[in-house]
Amino acid sequence: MDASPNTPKPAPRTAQVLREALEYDIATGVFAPGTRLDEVSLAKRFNVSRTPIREALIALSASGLVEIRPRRGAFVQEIGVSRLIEMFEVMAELEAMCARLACRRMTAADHRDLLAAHEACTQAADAGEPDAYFYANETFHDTIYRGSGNSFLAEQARALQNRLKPYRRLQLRVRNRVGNSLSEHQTIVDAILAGDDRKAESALRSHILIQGERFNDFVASLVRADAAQARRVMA
Amino acid sequence: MDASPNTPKPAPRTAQVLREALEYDIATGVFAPGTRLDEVSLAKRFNVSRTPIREALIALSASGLVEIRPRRGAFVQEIGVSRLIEMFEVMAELEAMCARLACRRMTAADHRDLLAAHEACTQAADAGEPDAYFYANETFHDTIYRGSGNSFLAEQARALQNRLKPYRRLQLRVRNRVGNSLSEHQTIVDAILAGDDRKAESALRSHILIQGERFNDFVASLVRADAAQARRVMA
DNA sequence: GATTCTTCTCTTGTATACAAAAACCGTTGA
DNA sequence: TCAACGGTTTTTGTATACAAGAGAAGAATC
Repeated sequence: MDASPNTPKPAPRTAQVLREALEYDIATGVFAPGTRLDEVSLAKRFNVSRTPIREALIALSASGLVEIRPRRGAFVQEIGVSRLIEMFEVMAELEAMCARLACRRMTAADHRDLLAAHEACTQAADAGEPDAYFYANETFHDTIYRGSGNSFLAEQARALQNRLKPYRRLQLRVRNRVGNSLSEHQTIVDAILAGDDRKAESALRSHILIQGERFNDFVASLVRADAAQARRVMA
Repeated sequence: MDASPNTPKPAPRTAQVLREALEYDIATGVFAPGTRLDEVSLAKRFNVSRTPIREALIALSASGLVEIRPRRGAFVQEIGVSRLIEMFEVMAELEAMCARLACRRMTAADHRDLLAAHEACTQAADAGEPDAYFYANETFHDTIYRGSGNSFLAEQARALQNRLKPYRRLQLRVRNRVGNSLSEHQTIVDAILAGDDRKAESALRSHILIQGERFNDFVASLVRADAAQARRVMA
């Protein structure tokens, strides 16, 4: 439908562009959790008036990335440890559901995509590039989301993945996480190709939940990140 | 923390109030899916300027209730039949997850709440009041959400329940749906009280998915609703 | 007569102006 | 020295003003 060759010009809406820019800056940690997002500063920074800034902040607030405290301003949502666990618990379930459905609904072409994504992960891991692995990993999971044949589910999974992005990134710093992640991927791929939905479901669930089990490592990296952030604020 | 006895006065933000008002009107069908939400009309209707109206619409757009087509305006999100099935599929999974966790995490007090909510459903059903049953049913499900011990999950479930509200309401018009719903509730309650997580999970999943199986009835009611809407548009 | 181009209007999107609430800060008092 | 009070200032929230794109209606052309 809207895959027409020449889109007539999407008409750039400043507010939407700003929303994506802010989203990106939050996901990549430019704006750390708890940071206050001053409207006038942002307006100056982007060379626009406060109106589109406000609209972007409201949209971000609705999707949970920022919190708007009435008459106090917008703050990057701080996610406490317990809430983070809750979110990972839900993420695990969504991904498990995707895997289960993917077993039944993936086409041959989907299988090829899955293998390609897995191969890309392997290469990034072999090259020892954590950032490359991070993105390859995202693509791998997204392939499964799409393979579920449920576009709404895929959107939900993507949205939550996005919210957890800053924290998942920290995860990969944990010793040997990349290697383990990769072998878990292998198990998942095998299960999906074999059409074993029970196995795929549980493999993906533990792949996500493993972060909960390795909780000590996880908290440790969080604490270190907080300390680094604190130092940055001090400077 | 914020459970202080005397909240100092939440300071009413017009935009937030508007958002809730519009949300309610959409959920109850005052604004049917596909309806265009004109900013100036809404502004006049609520006696405010366009600014808070826009902010409310943007928030609703982010939560999926309305669609903002750039430079064309806001429309109540039209949910096609296939997407509706997808959403119910996800809803079923979220509820199943809540039930599974509730089996392990509900306290004795939660069990009492659950029984009370079930009792309220029974009374509403016996009284033959579909609307009362609808609300009692919402409370019943919400009790399970809370019982999951995962507040993020509970929020997600509530949000999706809210988006599906107009369609679930139609569901109850189907012949004998209330009676069947009630007996399914009984199965769920028994499973949760017994701590049988497998059974609770599958019972709740089918409780939601049953709407997919009864798909012919469902489409029929949708078609009738669409026809009614079409007539309204013509007039 | 149908189609396309033009113009006009209406609506959205952004900027600015104004009001009110909250934060800041220095002063005053104990 | 510290706490409380009052005024100032900064910042959010809402209203209004202005610009530009989309839609509709009419004129011109084939």
